[in-house]
Parts: sequence; structure tokens; C-alpha cells
Amino acid sequence: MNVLLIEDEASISGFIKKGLEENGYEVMQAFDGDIGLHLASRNQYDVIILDLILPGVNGLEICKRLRQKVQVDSRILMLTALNETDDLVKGFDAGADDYLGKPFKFRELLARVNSLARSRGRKANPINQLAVADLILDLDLKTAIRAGQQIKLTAKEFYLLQYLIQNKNRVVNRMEILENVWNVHFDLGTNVVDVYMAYLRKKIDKPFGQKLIHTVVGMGYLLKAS
Amino acid sequence: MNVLLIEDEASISGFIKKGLEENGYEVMQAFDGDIGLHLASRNQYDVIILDLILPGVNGLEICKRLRQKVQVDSRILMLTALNETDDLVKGFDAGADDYLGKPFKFRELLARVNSLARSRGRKANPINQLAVADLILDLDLKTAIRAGQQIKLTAKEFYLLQYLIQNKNRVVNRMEILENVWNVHFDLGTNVVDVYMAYLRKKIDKPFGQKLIHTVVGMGYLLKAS
DNA sequence: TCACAATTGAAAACAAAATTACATCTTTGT
DNA sequence: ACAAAGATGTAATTTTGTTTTCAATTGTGA
Repeated sequence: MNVLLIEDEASISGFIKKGLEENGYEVMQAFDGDIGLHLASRNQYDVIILDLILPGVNGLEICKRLRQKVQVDSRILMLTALNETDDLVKGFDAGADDYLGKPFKFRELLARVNSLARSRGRKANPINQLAVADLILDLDLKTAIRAGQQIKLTAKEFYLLQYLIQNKNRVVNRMEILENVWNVHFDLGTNVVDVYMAYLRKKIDKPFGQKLIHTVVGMGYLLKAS
Repeated sequence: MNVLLIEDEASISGFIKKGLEENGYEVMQAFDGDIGLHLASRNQYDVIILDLILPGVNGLEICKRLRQKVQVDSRILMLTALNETDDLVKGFDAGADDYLGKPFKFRELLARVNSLARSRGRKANPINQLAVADLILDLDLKTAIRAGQQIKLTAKEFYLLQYLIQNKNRVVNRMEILENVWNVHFDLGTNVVDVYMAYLRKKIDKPFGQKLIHTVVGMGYLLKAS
């Protein structure tokens, strides 16, 4: 688990880093807001520990930017001397996941970091799979399995199938598919979608009895059991 | 977003429920540990608010069981008067995601629940349907269902029926229909609308007793229960 | 009953989707 | 760096299904 620690006071930063490392975390230190922001947007951290009062950009601001502009999905633990409800609420509004007032006992910090790390681990963990009927799409292995049988898909096929599964039981039209799978936002009469549907069908439907990909004439395609 | 609130004191429970509901949450109350445990394992909640001190099974125990046996992936917010670091750590160890000491301001609770709910990021799945009498039009599946029976419609038929349902209990004339379903704004002398009404009738009225599509001679058509 | 309005069936015209062959680009192994 | 294999797209063709028109027929209201 990676932790980014944005804290200007060297003694506190060092103390936290040492403690977390003893508990199995990898800790990256940033001593001012700009560097913190920079690191956070370049790399993926599981947890970001963020001091509210910092030279350069302040903590609230960093938090907002990380959530809104950079869209990091790290857990953010806000760290500060200000302990009032209002600041706490401001912190959560800015997108913080948790809040800890100084001074704090290290055990307390560790418990919170553990909790955040765990809540992230769970998100990434719950076997990253999508499914319809007996078809499973493994998002980690980037592969499909139907009736227990592995099916090799090319990248485009995979993403197309992923989009279909994410929208199972809903008719999706070609434009929607072009936008979401091909990133094409204007209609330049192509029939790639049709062609790829054929590819997919050959792999995931034809060899098995029950077909999952249905075409709805004049509307689009529908992924559905039966 | 669904919240399960496990709290024995009726006044506190009511106060929280009311506040959360005003903020768009659906709240289920449990007034003792056993019922809470039962509900939590039967249903899927986004957030569980859990009082530590409860009649029946205590909060820590519930938390542990939920995580270990039932393996719920709800976010758990522990709520308690005990505010010591030790209890806090025990709480996190038992699998809580956050911790809030009583007494608390409601804004504070809300901020934490919001944060937990956000971290779960579940998107709702509203059922996209229109209906008159026993006829349902499923906008996702792009299909009609009457008396529980699926009816296949072509694109034009579907959009025509959709227009009729959206204007149920109102006579719509042919021109209106041509404009809204066919995008034809001038026309003289086509009878497509009439033809398609016949198609629709054959599919959605004829096979069932009660007819829904009524013609109002000289005026247009009317979709209505009676 | 007459005149107009609405319905129906069948065929023609049209449009959408599937299929196929092929050209171009990418990746991989040697 | 090269050849071979694989992936991606395009375009033409075939197949399938939908939409529209038209004329014959039936229904409706004064």
C-alpha cells in the first residue's frame, strides 16, 4: 500500500513516515502543497495524508483539486489542528474521506489509515468481474469465460463486450457504442460496430447454445440472457 | 442510497432517520443488535450506522460478524459515547470504516455518511418504464409488455406507442403524430399513421380483451384505459 | 343513403444488419 | 530489422426485415 504524506513540519512528517513504514506501508513525503499536488496527480496512491495548513497551496484547495481536476480515487485523510465541526464539514465537502485533529496518538492515525487502505483494497478486490448469464468478463485478466471455457478476445472486442455487459438489459444504439468504445463523437457512416458485433458473436454466442447478443432492428443491440 | 440504522434509543434513531431522509437517503431502523444483524445480512445497504452499545449483541460483535461471516461490503459507521483511542482502534479492527463519538452535531454525521456513501459510489438503477392500464413500455428493453406478456415492436411501432403513452388520455391528431414520431412537418396525403395504428392494434389490443387505442373520428386517436 | 373517414392487405420501395473480402496498421518472435 | 500473424477498419454485397404506398373495403355520422 502506497501512502503520500503531505505535511510541512519535518518532525511530524518523519514521525508518521517511520511509524507507517514499520506497519508495512510505503510512504512518499511531500513538504509543500505544490509538490504534493504534483506527486498525487502523477502517481497512484492508496491513501493521501494531507495537512490542512501548508506553505504554498493549502490543504483544502489541494483536496478539491485532486477530486475535481485530477479525479484521483485515493482515500484522503485530512490532518489538522483546527478541530471545529465547521472545518471538519468543509474538509468532507472538499472530498476528504476522513479527518484527524492534532495532536493525535499514532495508534489513532494508524487505525484510520488502515481503515482507509482497507476500504480501498475492498473496492479493487471484490474479484473484478462482470457477468450475464453464464458469461463472465474478468476485468483484471482481460478475458471472457463462458460455460467455464476461456475465450480470447482482442482489445476492441473486450471493451465492446465490457460496455455491453455494463449496459446489460438495455438496448444500446450504435452511436452510443461508437462514443463509449471507439471514442468517436460524430457520425461518419462507419459500420465497425456491426463488424465487431459479428466478431463477438462468433466467439461468445455461436459456440454456445443460448445467444446473449440480440439485435433490435432500428434501435441497436441488446445483451441479455435468453 | 440505503442506510441501515442500528440504534436502540428511539429518540436518537428517529432524529437521525429524519435528518438523513431529508437528505435523500432511505433509512431502515433496527432497535437491537439481533434485528440489525438479521437485516444487514438479508439486505444490501450502502451504509450501516451502528451504535456500539446495544441490547442483545453489542456493536463490536455485530461489526465483526458482518465482516467475517456475512461478508457484507456495506460501509460501517460506528457510533458511540466511548471516545477513547482504544475503543476507536477496536472499532476499526472489527472492520468499521469510520467512527463518530456522541454527542455529535447532525451536520457532522451527515458529512461522514456522505463520505462513506460516496466512497461506495453505487449508481442507482431506476426502472425506465411507462404504463397505461396493464400495458407497460420498457424504455430500456425497447419492448412492450401487456398482461405480463412480452410484445415485440418494430422501431416505428415502439416510438409511436411511446408517444401515445406519453399523451395518454388526450386525443392526438395525425399531424401531431407525424410531427413527433415521423418528423414530418408538412405532408398531405399519407396514411402511414393509420397503417401503424392498425399494426399496433394487432399487437397490443387484439390479443387482449380491453382495447386501449381508440379512434375519435375526424379528430385523431386516443390511448386510454376504459 | 351518401359522403367522408378509417381500416386492411398486399406489393413495392426502402433501410438496416450480416457477411465477406480486402487493405492497412500493430504486435511479436526471430 | 524482418517476416509472419494478428488486429482493426472500410467497403461492397447479400440477406433480412421494416416502412410506405395504394387500392379495395369497411365503418361512421348527418
